[in-house]
Amino acid sequence: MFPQSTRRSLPMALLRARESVMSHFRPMLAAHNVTEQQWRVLRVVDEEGPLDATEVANRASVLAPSLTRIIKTLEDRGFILRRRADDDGRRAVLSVTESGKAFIEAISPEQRRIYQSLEEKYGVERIEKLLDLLEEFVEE
Amino acid sequence: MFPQSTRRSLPMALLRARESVMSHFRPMLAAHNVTEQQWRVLRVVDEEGPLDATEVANRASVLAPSLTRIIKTLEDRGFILRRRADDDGRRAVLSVTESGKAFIEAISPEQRRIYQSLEEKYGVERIEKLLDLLEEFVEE
DNA sequence: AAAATATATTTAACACGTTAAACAATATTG
DNA sequence: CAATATTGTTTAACGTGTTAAATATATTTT
Repeated sequence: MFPQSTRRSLPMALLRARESVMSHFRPMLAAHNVTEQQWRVLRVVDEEGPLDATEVANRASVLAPSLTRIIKTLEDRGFILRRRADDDGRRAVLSVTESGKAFIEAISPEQRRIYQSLEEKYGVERIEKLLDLLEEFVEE
Repeated sequence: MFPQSTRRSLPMALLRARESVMSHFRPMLAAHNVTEQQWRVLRVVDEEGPLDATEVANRASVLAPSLTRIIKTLEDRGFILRRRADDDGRRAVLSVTESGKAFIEAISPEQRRIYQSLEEKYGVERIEKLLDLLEEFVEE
């Protein structure tokens, strides 16, 4: 019977938790001069590429217009290569350059350390439980 | 030993879950011509106001520069009143106008309906469990 | 094969996120 | 009390989120 309060709402809680988690990673990203989204896109293309832009957008949870801009900066920085698909002139196929791979290699250890400190702080099982629960709230 | 994959990372999972949840509310917000953040700020000021800008920013999980802009548009729309604190000329004290309250009243029923449909979809206990778990990941 | 439709990407416009710096008012220190 | 430091808010600059529209290429229909 009560209006949905801001105190205990799913959108707010998810926002705050994400903020809290990301605060641990932000200094590292800033130190290497990449945004959170650029780093996400770069890793997705590295782990699963070469991929179409659309696929990358989906897997990195970034909208198409944002991806266009992000790719532009990653291309300028020499981390990503964009070419046209042979069989379909609409598609842009993205892959990580050697330089991009080196960049990822340089950052990954720090990232692992941060993630491990989170695991120590919150407990691996609790993180796993949260990940499982969160997945159930995502419609595919 | 493995690099933290994008497939099962806390930041990504939180992002996706939030996206998924918000997608249910977006059409309603668009129909009433408010952004998610404007709606959040308006409700916080209504529920807990009058409040300082800093307090509102904290409770609505919005950064100060964003709040400045948001307040400006809510003020222009006649939903929020901004005055200077008597005892401290730096502080801006925010409150909801009658028109703002009427706006909230007009939307709240829809919002409740949407939240209820989420409860039916995901189950109240599961949502409560998620809220509890998320709270543990927020450092105060 | 031309026309209509659909798909992939980009552009545009506006709001917010983020960091740093400016500004204004208050509080503290010498 | 004047100088300095601190605090609350705003401005600036740039990147991303979001929706709608534009563009280019493929596919389907007639």
